[in-house]
Amino acid sequence: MSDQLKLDTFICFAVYTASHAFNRVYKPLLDKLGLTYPQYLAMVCLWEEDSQTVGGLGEKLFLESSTLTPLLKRLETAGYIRRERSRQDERVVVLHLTEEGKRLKEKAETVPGCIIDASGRDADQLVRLQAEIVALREALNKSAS
Amino acid sequence: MSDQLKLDTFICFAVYTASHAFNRVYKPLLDKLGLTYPQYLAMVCLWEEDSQTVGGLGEKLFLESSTLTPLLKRLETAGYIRRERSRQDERVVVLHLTEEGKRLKEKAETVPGCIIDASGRDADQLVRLQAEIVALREALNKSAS
DNA sequence: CGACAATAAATCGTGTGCGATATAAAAGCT
DNA sequence: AGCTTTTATATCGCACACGATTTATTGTCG
Repeated sequence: MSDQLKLDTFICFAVYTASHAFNRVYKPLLDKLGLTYPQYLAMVCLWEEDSQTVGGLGEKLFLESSTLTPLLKRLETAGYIRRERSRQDERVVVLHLTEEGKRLKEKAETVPGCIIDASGRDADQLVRLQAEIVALREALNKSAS
Repeated sequence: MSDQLKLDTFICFAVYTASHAFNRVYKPLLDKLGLTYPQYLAMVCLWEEDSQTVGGLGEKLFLESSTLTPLLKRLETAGYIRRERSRQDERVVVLHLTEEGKRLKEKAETVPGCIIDASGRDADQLVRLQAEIVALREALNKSAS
């Protein structure tokens, strides 16, 4: 059916544009921290658990090393992390938060609240919607693998 | 609360990764058409209504001219569209589907079905979820403007 | 032990995305 | 008409994002 090719009915398009919309809301908040959105995600990941590997971060963020390596180099240049080859396995690069990187967490604490406010939804709605989108993501990833 | 900074609870992260997941499912399908995902969106837009302007397309796709201009030039090089300055207003560029661009629609008809299959969800669920995500997008865009 | 496969990052090329700026045309104003 | 402002695209610089490939190291198997 030709009717299938309607942009406004594509859930993928909704997700694609929502992702951009989130970015626009995050931008002014993250500018104050000197981070881009993907950099912020990497920092959140390290705040949760310091000294992760590039590969470990990639699995959690669903990103390739070809994306992460340059991004992490920028975070290192910014002074937020250190990148060190593992002694046990020289192939692996371990990421450590610097003191400045740890301090940045305090300044980032207010960000999630701003995003929730901008979403115009209450916590329950967001939790439910988030779970549905994660389930969708899992189905897509399974299908693509 | 420090507990706020948990990656797995971020709806933005769910949306961000779901968007990438969609891209991975689309890639092999769109490779056959010689299109990237954003190029595909632009073509869908023109299949719905031919002879739109760059600005009009940008409003529908939520993209800037700095993104669209190079993308549309690639579609022109590929032979799917023509870009022509309007006679009435020389500032405006009008986009016309070529015959090849129109023919491509037939080959694209099967794509949405494949995506729905990959999502592992029935039509009703997708319609509902799509509406929720669009509402979220609108709230975010309103907040950012 | 040594060739070979597997693994982890990094590199490279292409294509988005966007903010800031530039360019050119149209519209508005005196 | 002449000058200013607005509007529509285009250009530029930077930062993703990924597939394909490369490099270096580790693991494996005869």
